[in-house]
Amino acid sequence: MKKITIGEASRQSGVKVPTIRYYEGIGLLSAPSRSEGNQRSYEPTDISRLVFIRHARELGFEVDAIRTLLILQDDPNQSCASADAIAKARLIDVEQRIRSLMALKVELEAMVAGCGHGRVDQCRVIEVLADHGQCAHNHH
Amino acid sequence: MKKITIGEASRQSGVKVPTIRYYEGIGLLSAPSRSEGNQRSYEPTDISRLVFIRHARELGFEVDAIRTLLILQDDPNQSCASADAIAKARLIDVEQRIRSLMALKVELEAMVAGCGHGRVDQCRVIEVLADHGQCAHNHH
DNA sequence: CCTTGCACCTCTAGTCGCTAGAGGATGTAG
DNA sequence: CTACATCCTCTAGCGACTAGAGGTGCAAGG
Repeated sequence: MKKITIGEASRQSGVKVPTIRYYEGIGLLSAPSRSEGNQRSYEPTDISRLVFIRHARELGFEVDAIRTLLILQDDPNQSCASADAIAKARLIDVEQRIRSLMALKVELEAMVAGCGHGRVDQCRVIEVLADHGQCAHNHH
Repeated sequence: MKKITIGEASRQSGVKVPTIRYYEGIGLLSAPSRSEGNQRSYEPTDISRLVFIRHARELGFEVDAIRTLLILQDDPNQSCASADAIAKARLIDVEQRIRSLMALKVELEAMVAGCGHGRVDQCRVIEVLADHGQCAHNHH
């Protein structure tokens, strides 16, 4: 059981060093034991936890949601209904975001396509921003 | 030329009152004249500017980008190449975001579909988070 | 043994784009 | 004249980090 430094934990988990300390500060990760010289010393389980957190963050889960998911993970007898609900909520959020971004894409494409590369007073980019009524996809 | 209060400006532009003050503070909007009792008094051009800013924010442009766009708008003789570049950069960003969100959607759908609504130790939501190698769409 | 130099420590402040609240002044309608 | 809405300034908070200052620990080379 060799000690894992925070730098090593960072390399193994893909979570940056200051972020690991930040997660400890907000209580997402429990405080590890310390070396004689007061340096953090992690266990393999801490690495798994960090990987778990990183994946969840990559999937856009908020820290509060991750906190709940971690509690669930620690108690395997519990019903996974909460985990399911969190994931479903996240899915709905992602779908909503995709829809708005698609709408934005349409507007931006129209703006860029309409730009004749001339002077600003003929520029559709500026024009559309000044008067939303001229938008391709008027969503107000 | 009746005076426009900040509340009226807010109603007409769709930008919240504290946000208008905030925009003034960061120099997006020039400080308006004041009434005898030190209350802000806006001109119709200020409303147009606020509308411009709101549309740009709705399209996800950052404040710095909007600052540039506003400078361009104020000088109609300039080439619109910068405006075009800003809009194009934004379009590329939006397209990138859509791509990542679609990938997330696939993963989340797999997680949710795999959840048998049993106990946590059989829950795919938790499982996938703990071991990214099991992801439907492994993007590491 | 000693120095070099990197990795570690704590703490504070900054990022972005607002939003909320305190505590007080002004303006308007009845 | 009194309510009451709206306005003012100022500071602090949000989420999820990131950056930097100023100091300590530790392993390897000379």
